Amino acid sequence: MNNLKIYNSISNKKETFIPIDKNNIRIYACGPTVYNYAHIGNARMAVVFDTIVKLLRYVFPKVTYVSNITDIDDKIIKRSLEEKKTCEEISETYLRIYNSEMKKLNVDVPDFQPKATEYVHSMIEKIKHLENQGFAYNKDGHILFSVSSFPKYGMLSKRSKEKQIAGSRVSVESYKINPEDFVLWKPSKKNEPGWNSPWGFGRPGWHTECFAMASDILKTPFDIHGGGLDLKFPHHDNEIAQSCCFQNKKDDFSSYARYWMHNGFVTIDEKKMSKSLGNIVLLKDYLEVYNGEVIRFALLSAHYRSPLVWTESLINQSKNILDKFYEVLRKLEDIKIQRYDLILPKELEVCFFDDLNISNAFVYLNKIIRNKENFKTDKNKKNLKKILMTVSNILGIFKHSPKEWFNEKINTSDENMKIIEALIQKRNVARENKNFSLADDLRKQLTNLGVEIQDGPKGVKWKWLN
RNA sequence: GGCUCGGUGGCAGAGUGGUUAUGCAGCGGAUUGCAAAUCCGUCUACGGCGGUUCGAUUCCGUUCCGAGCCUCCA
Repeated sequence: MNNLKIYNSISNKKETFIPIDKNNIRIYACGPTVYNYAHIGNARMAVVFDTIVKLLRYVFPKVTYVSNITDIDDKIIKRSLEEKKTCEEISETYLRIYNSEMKKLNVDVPDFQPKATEYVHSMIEKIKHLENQGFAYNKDGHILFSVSSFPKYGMLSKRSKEKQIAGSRVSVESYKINPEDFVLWKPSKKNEPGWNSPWGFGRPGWHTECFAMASDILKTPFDIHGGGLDLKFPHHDNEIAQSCCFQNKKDDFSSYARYWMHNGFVTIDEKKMSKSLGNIVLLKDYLEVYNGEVIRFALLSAHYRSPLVWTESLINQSKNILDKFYEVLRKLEDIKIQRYDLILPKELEVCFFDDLNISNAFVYLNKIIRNKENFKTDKNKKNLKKILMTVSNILGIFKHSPKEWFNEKINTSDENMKIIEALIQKRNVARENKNFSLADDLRKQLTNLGVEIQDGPKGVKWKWLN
């Protein structure tokens, strides 16, 4: 029996995680709309849920992770008109980019990565059922979910309909009976993509796709549903409403998902990164300069539910910390580890199992890498490496060899690498001949190339300067 | 207006009713041909005001400040 505790957004409390089927944990997280390069916020969501899944895989024999791709949406249509390309071309392009960027962040491809367009038929069936049961109505070709048919509406975000100012920041569409009603199906214009349906040529509303795909692939109820905090309302409340009504379990909101997890925002200058503020930063700009693992670690440096302030200094700090651990791994390079060796000491499990308290895990890790005893015998070294490699599997870090890590050419050419090697060689000769002024001069040249030299008892090592 | 969530040392970030994590950066020392790396040591903190308590950063109240949601958004 495990002691995994996760924070459930539905109760606003940490709860012991009790799986529905301990032989197969089922988790769904809302993925991106692919109409542009991924921003840091998209990356945080992907990294956070990838880490949660990795932790679940450490605890349970099987985990099924679904994260969708929204590939039909007004934003994609807009983009396709701007770029004079089809929606499919747009979404395919940015999906490919997204997945290759996620790979650099050591984010595994989910077990299922369904696209909305592949599930339109299922969505139509589900909408039809909702309409037949009286949970949805047709107004001017729009099929709307009738919020008043689901008394528990808003129970996830805990907002009562009466006290909300409906449309406080946006005008309410005239075709809505109740301002909170949301679109399940909307008509498409001639030049817009669409599908034939009982209500004419049109396309699904966004809130239906996740409900349909999660239900079809994972079956309800499933264990965990996640996404960014901004999806809590209305997106996730809308999913719950659809699923509960669809299953005719209006009183049992856990008939859809048992645990809800939400990651916090990335903030820039104390403000949420958002399109309207124009303070979006794109992941690709950082991947050009930093190893993806540095970005991943920076994204994990705050607890997943807290806001994360995105700054250069956070990234540099992350790099320094990873450097330190790679120095340790360099000392353990000769130690071989088997898959079955991968297990954590209790003290570390407690940290990870406490709603992913990575900070506390690092208290322990820092302690054991400082303890000289752990480097004295091969047995101790093996034990240490075992722990680090298990952490590697859970957090998706320490995935490189130390040599790759320190000497990887991110922004340099092969010729440059040859020049560096040659200069180091020349300096070694100079040092052997006690020609220290020449050696120092050569080191200065290397410094100018961004290379830091480390003379050790076993020869010279080098790494890139920050 | 309603509903959430926060305010911890230069920075990041846990946690706890009393021995004030941890890391990064800084500083001092050891070491080194000189360095770097490493090792050892080290300074700053819990928004304000009340209350409960022998004792509160931790509990309660209040206040100020900040962020988010109530619109598409990870």
